[in-house]
Amino acid sequence: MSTAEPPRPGHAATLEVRDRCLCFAAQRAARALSRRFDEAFRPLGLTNGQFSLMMALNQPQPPALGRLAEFLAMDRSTLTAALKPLARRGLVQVAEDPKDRRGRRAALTPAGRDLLVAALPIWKETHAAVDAELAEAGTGPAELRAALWTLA
Amino acid sequence: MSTAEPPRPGHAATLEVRDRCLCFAAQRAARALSRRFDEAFRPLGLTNGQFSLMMALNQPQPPALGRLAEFLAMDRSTLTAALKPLARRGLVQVAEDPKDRRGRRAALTPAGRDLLVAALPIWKETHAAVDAELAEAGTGPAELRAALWTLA
DNA sequence: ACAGGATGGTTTGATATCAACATAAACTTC
DNA sequence: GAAGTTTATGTTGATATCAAACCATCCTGT
Repeated sequence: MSTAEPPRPGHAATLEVRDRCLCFAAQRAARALSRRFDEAFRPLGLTNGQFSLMMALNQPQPPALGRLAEFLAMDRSTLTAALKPLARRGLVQVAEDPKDRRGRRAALTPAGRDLLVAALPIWKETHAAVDAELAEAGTGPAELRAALWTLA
Repeated sequence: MSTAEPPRPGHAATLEVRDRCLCFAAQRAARALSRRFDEAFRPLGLTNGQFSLMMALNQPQPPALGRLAEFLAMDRSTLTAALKPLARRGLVQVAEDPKDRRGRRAALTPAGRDLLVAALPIWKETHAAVDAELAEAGTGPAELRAALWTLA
C-alpha cells in the first residue's frame, strides 16, 4: 500500500485557526485600525502610536519610562526607540529623574502639547466613525474595549 | 491679567482617550498577545505572525499575494517582506502565476507543513489558556472575535 | 495593434517591535 | 560599608509595518 500521506495539517485546521484565533484577529484589527488613524493624523505628521504615546505623557507628573512601557504594554526597548523621533522633533523631552539617577522621565514639550490640541478633534471624529460602525454591526464598543483590556 | 494659559489638553482628555480609544486598546492587546504567542512558538523558531501567515498559505490552491495581503489586512509590501525570512528558511516558496505573469503565488513547502504540524498543538494550548482567561473575566471570546473582524 | 489606464508586486526609507545582552545606580545583607 | 542582588534603562540585530515611488503585465477602447 502506497498511500502513506505525509503529515499535513488539514485545511480544516487552517479554517479553525482562521475562525477562532484571537491573536490573529487582534493583529489584523490592530493593523486595520492603525492604518485608519495613521491616515487621519497624517496632516499633523503623527502616527496613531505616537498619538497614543504622547497622550500617555500628558500627565501632571512625567511618568518614568518603565511605568509608561507597562501602561502601553510594550517592551521597554520599544519605548526607548519610539521616543527618539518625537524627541528629535522637539515634541517630547526625556530627562533624568533627580530622585533616582537610574530612572528617566518623559514629558511633553509645549510644542508637543500644541500638537495634541490639534490632534484631539481628529481623534474624536475618527473614533466616532469607528464606534458607529461597530454599533451598526451590533457590537458593543464598550464590551470590546473591556475585552481588549483584559488581554493586556 | 497674566493668567492666560497656554492651550493645553487637559488631563481629562488624556483619560478619555485612555479609557475609550479602541485603536489604542487594539494595539495594546495585539502587542500583549503577540508576545505571548511568540514565546510559545519560540522553540520552533516561529513568531505568531509567521504562524498566521503560514496557516493562511495552507490551502488547496496557493493564494495570490494580493488576496493574501487582503485576507491578512496588511499592506502588499508588508507581505512581500514577511515572506522573505520564511522563503530563506525553505518553509514557503513563491512562484510566478503561469496564468498571469504579473502575479505570484505563495505555497508551503513540505518542511513548512511539517513545522505547522508541530506548531498546531502549541497554538491549541496557548489559545485555550487565553480563552479561559477571557471567560473568567466574563468576556465572551466569540463576541470579541466577531467585533475584531468587524474592524478589518 | 496601440495608447492609456488598471492591476500585481517590489523596492526604499522610516518607524515599530521584541529578545538578548550590557551598563549603571539603588538596595540588601551581613 | 562592601559584595551580591535587584531595578531602570540603553544598545544591537532581526523582523514587522506602512506609504510612496517604481516597474512589469494585463486589459480596454478605438
